[in-house]
Amino acid sequence: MKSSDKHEKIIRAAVKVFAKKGFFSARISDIAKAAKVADGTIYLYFNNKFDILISVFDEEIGKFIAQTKKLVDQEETPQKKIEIFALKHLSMAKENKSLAEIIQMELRQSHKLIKEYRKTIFSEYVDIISNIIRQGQEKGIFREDVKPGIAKRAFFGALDEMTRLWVLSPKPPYDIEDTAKQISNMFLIGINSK
Amino acid sequence: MKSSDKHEKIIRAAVKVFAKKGFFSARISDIAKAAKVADGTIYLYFNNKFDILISVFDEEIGKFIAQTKKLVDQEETPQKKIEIFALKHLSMAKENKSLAEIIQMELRQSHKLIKEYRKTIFSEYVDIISNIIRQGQEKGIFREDVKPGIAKRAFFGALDEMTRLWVLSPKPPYDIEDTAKQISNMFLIGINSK
DNA sequence: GGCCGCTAAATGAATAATCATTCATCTGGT
DNA sequence: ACCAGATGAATGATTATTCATTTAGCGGCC
Repeated sequence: MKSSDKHEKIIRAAVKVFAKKGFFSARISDIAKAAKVADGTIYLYFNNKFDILISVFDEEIGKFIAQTKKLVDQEETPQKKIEIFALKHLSMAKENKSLAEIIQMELRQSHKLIKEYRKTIFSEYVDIISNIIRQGQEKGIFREDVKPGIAKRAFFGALDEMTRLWVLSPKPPYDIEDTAKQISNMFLIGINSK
Repeated sequence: MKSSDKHEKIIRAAVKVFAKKGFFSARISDIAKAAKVADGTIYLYFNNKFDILISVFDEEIGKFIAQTKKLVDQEETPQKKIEIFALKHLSMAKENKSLAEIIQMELRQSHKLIKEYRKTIFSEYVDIISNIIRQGQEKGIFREDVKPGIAKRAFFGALDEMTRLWVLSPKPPYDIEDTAKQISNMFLIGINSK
C-alpha cells in the first residue's frame, strides 16, 4: 500500500473521531481502529496527537479556503460575491458535517498552539470578506462609514453561528439557500450606501 | 470559615485557571492551589472536574443573562433594546475577560454534557433577541420577511465574533461603544421595514 | 474562665486508571 | 535474503479521585 494512502486514511478517520468525541477525549487507538491501522502506524505519519489535528486543519481547511476564494473571484459584483460566500460557507457545513464540527469545537480550544493557529487561518478566511467590502466601498456601493474590520467579523460571525446551530442539531432546521440569502440580504442592506 | 466562602473561592479560582489553561489541561491541583485549598477539599464542594465547569457556567452566566434581561426590559423601543443588548454583551466581555474566554472556548467543547448544556443556555440568551425582533415586527418597525430565528443568530453571531477577537487579543482593538453602535446599526438597518 | 469531648470540615499522600508513545519484532514484496 | 513499512504489547507519565488522618470550632460542664 502506498504510504500516501495511509496518511489520507488516518486523516479521514481522525476527522470522524475528533468530530464524535472531541480532540481530548479521542484516543489514538480510536483513530487507529477507525483507520484500520495499528496504533504505532500513526506515529510513522504524524509526530504526535496534536500533529494529527493540525494536519486536519491544514489540509482540509486549506482546500476549503482555496475553493471559496476561487468562487468569489468568479463573481462580478460585490453583492454577488457576498452572496456566494455565504452560500459556500453554509453548504460546506452541510456537506462536510464532521469537519464543520471540528472547526466549531476544536479550533476554539484555549491551547496556545491552537490559539496561534486559529488567528492565522481565521484571518485568511475573513479577509476575503473585508476585501469584498473594500471593493464595494471603492465602487460607491457600500457605505463609507462601515469599517471593513468590524463588518467582516459581523458577517462571518453570523454565518458561523448558523453553522453552530446545524452542528448541534441532528438536521438543518432551515434551508441552506434560504438562510444564505436571508443573511447576506440583511447584511447587504445594512451596509448599502443608498 | 463558612462553607459558602470556599465554594465561591473555588469557583473564582477555577474561572482563572480554566481561562488560562483550558479545561482539559487544568489540573485539579492547579485550581486547589489558586483557591488556597487542599486538593481534596474541592471534592467536598463539587462532584468532579466537570461539575466545576458546569457550576461556573450556571452561576456566572446565569447572573449575566438575568442582568441583560433586566436592562433590555427597561428600554422603550425595540431599536434601543437591540442597542443595549449589544452594548451589554460587549461590555461583559471586556469587564470579565476570564469568563468570556471560558464561554468562548470551553462552552464549545464537543463533550456530550457540554453540548446539551450549551443548547439550553444559548437558547435562553438568544431568545432575548428574537423576542425583541417579534415585538418590532408587531409594531411594524421591522420587516415582516425577516425570520426571527435566523436574525437572532445572525446578530448574536456578530457580537460573539467580536468577543472572540477580544479574547484572542491582548487589548480590545476597537472601542466597545463604537463597535456596539456599528453592529447594532448595521443590523437595525438590515431588518428595518422602511 | 478553662478544660473536655465531639463533629464537621479540611488535608494531602496514596491509589488506580488512563493513554500517548516507544520499540522489539514481524511481514510482504522484490 | 533483504528491508521498508507495519504491528501492537509494554512502558511510563500523568492526574482525577479517594480516604485515613488531622485540625478547628463549639457547646456543655466543673
